[in-house]
Amino acid sequence: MAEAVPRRHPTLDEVAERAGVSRSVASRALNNAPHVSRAKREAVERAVRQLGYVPNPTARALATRQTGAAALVVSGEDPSIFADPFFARVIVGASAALDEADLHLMLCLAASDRGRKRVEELMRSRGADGVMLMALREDDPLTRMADEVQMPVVFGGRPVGSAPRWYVDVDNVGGAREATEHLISLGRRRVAVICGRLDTEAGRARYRGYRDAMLGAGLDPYPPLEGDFTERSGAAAMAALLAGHPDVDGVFAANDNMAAGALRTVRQAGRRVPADVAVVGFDDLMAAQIADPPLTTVHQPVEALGREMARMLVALVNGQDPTPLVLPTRLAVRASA
Amino acid sequence: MAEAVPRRHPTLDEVAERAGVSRSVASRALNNAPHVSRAKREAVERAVRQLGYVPNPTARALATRQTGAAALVVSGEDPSIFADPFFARVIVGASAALDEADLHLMLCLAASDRGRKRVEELMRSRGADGVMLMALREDDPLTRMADEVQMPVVFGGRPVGSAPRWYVDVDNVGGAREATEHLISLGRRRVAVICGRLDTEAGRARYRGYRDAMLGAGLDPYPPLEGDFTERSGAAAMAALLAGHPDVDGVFAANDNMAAGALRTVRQAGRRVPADVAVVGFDDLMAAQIADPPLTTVHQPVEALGREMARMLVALVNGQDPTPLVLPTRLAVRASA
DNA sequence: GCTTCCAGTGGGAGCGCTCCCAAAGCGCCA
DNA sequence: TGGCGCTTTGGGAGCGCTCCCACTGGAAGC
Repeated sequence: MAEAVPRRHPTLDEVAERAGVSRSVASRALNNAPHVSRAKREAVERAVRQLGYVPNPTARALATRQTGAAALVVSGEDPSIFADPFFARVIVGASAALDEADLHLMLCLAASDRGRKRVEELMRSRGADGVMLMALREDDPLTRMADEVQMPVVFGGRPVGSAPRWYVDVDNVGGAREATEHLISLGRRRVAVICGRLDTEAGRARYRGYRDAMLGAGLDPYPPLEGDFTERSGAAAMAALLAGHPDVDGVFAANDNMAAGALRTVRQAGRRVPADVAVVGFDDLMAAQIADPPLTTVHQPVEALGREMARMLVALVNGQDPTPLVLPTRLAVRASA
Repeated sequence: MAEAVPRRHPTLDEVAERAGVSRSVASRALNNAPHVSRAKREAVERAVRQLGYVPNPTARALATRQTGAAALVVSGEDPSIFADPFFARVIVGASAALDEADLHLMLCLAASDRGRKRVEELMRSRGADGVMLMALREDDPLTRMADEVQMPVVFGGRPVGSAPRWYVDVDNVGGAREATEHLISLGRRRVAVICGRLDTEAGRARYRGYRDAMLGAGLDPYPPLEGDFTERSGAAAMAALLAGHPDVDGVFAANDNMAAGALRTVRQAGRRVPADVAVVGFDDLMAAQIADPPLTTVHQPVEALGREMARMLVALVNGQDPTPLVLPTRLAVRASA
């Protein structure tokens, strides 16, 4: 028997009528709730199939006060920050975890004023069951918003200067320290650093790790030379470095993009990597592998970061109280150092 | 006067009561609808402010039958396809356009069976106002689903073998042709091709463009050597190429990732780019710029693609009937060819 | 002065679902 | 045979909003 092609979506009432039961029973059958006889459950299932019924998520959301969606908010003053493949990997992880919990993923790039405003509205109106916040900068308005709001919020990476109740982070300090120690263990003594933005906690923490390692080895840390995590800024920083400190023999860059930029500059200056200048990056994304030479870098578990953020949010939505998480990093040694 | 900190969200009824008007008037005032006196409009605005009222989007959605969200679905048999920075850029564009229309972006990675099933449910249940579909493969179940469903659907890139009613694509054939002609104009005569997946229309179209150019120049096109758009597959294909056709002097790769892989293999084989083998890619993403040497590649307007898809979807949602769009590509000449 | 018109207003019926609760049915034991 | 406790059932009241419509009163037109 061919299924009808309904112009309008059938409602639960129509299913109930067709199955010869009340709406309540139909609802219970649909949700696998108890107190439904086998016969009626099957009748409902049949009616659902014949009518091609699909429950209306909006109506369900209104009744249950649960939207069935979680938002991932990427802050930043410029939407292009999102072009960093880092976020795509986070999303892959988060999406998988949300799938398991049957939550949809809403993606908010809070880059423009308008975007930020829409995020605020989303949070205040409970347009989602919870929010994951990423890439917050110092004094980011979203930080304040987050704890004014009556909604589960998980931070991806800690915001500058404060540890929120729930977050997932990676061991930025430890990773940066290990990277720098690796350079030192290679016999490098004039190891400079190309920092990420110092108005982000990741940028600061990675500088601290570098500094710790240098001081620990009895070496003088270089002052922070700040980039903005882009390839260009890495290239520019490296140029400044070569100009100011021509004798530099090692560089730790706070991410792969900047390391790739540094590589480019070093090459253009006619110096060899790693013979003259050894370079270590941070992230271990695709850029590290296609760089020439392939980049020694701090591997961080990016998909796991996304996955754990989502899982933490799901736990929160279910009324649990998970504990913050700091994921380990490890050094991936390749040719550049 | 301090604003109250409401435990529960205030409703429109409470706003109306506080403002001394009916719910209808409050609703009209809120939506800037006519038939509200200046005095009452202001009273409502005051009450909104005092109560910190934010309308409940779910209730609104139920009443208006509009969810206020658009979904971007990325198909594929493996979630890691999404790690391609291409999609991030599409999202940046789409997000901006959706922001303008006050639509939220739902992101669905339809990689697992579960994911596909959830997408189907989303489409059948009108869980979004419309859908943008990307990265469809041959016989992708989503293609069929798309036209069974009573919902605006915009395709990003055409599906294999059929031109849907509404799509935004880039000129894959033209771009590939131009890339190949560039290699030929450089005096290369043994120009091979590393195809993308031939079960995608982009993969096929780019091969067609290559083939057209070769035939047009009176040269023998190489048979399609298929990769899967990843760096690794590009490297492997290049290795096979060097083994089978050691005299190859030009390569067109159907995207930058594969071109970067090819570069790596050529380098490892001790040949020089572009002196021995000239390489052209497709996409013009970050990878093209950090490659060594920087990659000559076909620039495609990726953010525009996302933006136009979103705009087309918005038009559709608003009851208009936009026309399909094919965006131009252009060759970005760098050092690799 | 009367009708006509229309901006302004509020009541009420949805939108499609969940869930509480009262009522009914049905063994089963005393 | 009555009563107890269980599962099963369906009615109905929400969830918070939009929007139709009937109603009011004052300005405009004749």
